[in-house]
Amino acid sequence: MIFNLDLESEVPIYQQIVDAIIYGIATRQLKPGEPLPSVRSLSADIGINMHTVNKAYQILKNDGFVLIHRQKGVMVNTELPGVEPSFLEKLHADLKNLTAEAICRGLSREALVEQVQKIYQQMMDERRG
Amino acid sequence: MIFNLDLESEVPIYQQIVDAIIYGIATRQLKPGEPLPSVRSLSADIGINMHTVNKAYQILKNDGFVLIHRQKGVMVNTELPGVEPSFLEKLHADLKNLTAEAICRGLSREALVEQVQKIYQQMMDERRG
Amino acid sequence: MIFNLDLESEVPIYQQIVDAIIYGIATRQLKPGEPLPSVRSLSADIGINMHTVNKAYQILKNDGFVLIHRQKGVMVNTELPGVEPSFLEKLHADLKNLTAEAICRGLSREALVEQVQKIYQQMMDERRG
Amino acid sequence: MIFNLDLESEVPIYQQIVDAIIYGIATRQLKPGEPLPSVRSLSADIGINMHTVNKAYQILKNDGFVLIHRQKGVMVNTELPGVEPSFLEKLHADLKNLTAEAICRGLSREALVEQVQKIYQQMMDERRG
DNA sequence: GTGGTCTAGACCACA
DNA sequence: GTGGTCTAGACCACG
Repeated sequence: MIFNLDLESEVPIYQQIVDAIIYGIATRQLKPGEPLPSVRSLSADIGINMHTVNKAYQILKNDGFVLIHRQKGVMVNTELPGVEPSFLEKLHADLKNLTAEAICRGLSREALVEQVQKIYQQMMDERRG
Repeated sequence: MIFNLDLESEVPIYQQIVDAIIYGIATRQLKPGEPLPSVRSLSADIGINMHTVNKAYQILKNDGFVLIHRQKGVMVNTELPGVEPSFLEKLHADLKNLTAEAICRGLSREALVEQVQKIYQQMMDERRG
Repeated sequence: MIFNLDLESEVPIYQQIVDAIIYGIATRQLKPGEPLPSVRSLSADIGINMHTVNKAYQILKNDGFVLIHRQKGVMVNTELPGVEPSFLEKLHADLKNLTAEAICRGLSREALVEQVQKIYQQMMDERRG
Repeated sequence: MIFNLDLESEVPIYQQIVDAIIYGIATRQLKPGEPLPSVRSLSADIGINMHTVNKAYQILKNDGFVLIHRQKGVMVNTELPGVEPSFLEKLHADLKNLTAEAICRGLSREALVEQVQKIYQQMMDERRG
């Protein structure tokens, strides 16, 4: 599992960690039941504050992507969350904003859809690769 | 032009204004050359501070969506920005994160693509409506 | 005398008028002693406020570029101002800022000087053209 | 890094700060990667408001001269911006106005060019000094 | 009346 | 402690 963090980014570090782990789960670099590094070791590896890693893990736990056991540490949830209304809401809101800007800039529907197709496909390909 | 702002949202108010105006341009509720409300009147209407509206307008100006005229006020740019690399980067990064979570949650490619298609179509329909 | 005003520019209109007239004098499109259009006619031609034109003329008068007679109207001064300390100060300050940014951006001294040479030459050429 | 600001000047304070920092970068008083004072400390030092300093930093960030890190603060960008078209436009427009006035006032091309040469040279000398 | 600038001071997110 | 956001209210330049 590789974390490609950009400490200069406007995106908070904890959010980047969340995104990276969800990406890892999507591409099955991280398989359900698989343990994640401890808060302590991960923060040391990346060279960031423990609180930051902890915050990321808490968010992933609340969303149902990981389980946190006091003893066994953190692992990918064996029962990943489904397509919940709150996710659909966020998805819709984000897609709406992206699509609106795309339309303004003259990006065709085909080009936009192809982008989505390609990104989806690439992640599915990585699952087998 | 209706602004449906959530003052309690985590999304900054100025960002919500930006999004609303881009949406308005995409759906042609706001046509190129059309004037936008003045900083003062809009802030009074929404019940927020002048500077917050101004910040939104400045962002839209920097991105090329509006022109700001010291005396005539703010209007939609007649030459809207095109598909610039920076936009494609943002689009790709955002779509990647959304897609990763969608895959984790078991949303099929067809369902995701259909969402995008639908959102795009709805906005184009609003143009004529 | 052609005024190429950009009403959308951040540069105040009166300043653009001042710049245009100084440019006209430099290239001898406007010769010493030559009358300038009246405040009223110029403002009508350009389609702007009389006060704006008047402000431009007052600045030009204060700097010694034009003479304003109550009856005869406005004309280019037959004794143009020389290289005064205040001008040298402004010139130095402006050049310093431009040069600093040029250096930061990696523009070579030769390229910068060539720019100045070219601009100077073009204006002198227009004198004869 | 010394800021020689004129609070009474027509030039906005935030612009003077921008100019001073660009000058500092040009003369390598500020080296790439070097941290700049925090918004709060600088504003306290100069005796002006936080937001004014922040505005200057935002402009420098947008132009690519500095990086803003939510926690680490502000630092000079290690990859300074290059000679972009927008800069060349500004450079040309400003030089044109300065040159026009110089010609009107009888400043010779040699004298003007020498000024530029001298200013450029002085800044490069300061780099080593 | 428009936006631009600046101030004073508050609370929050991040690390 | 850092910058980000937002408020309330002032004065100015412009036309």
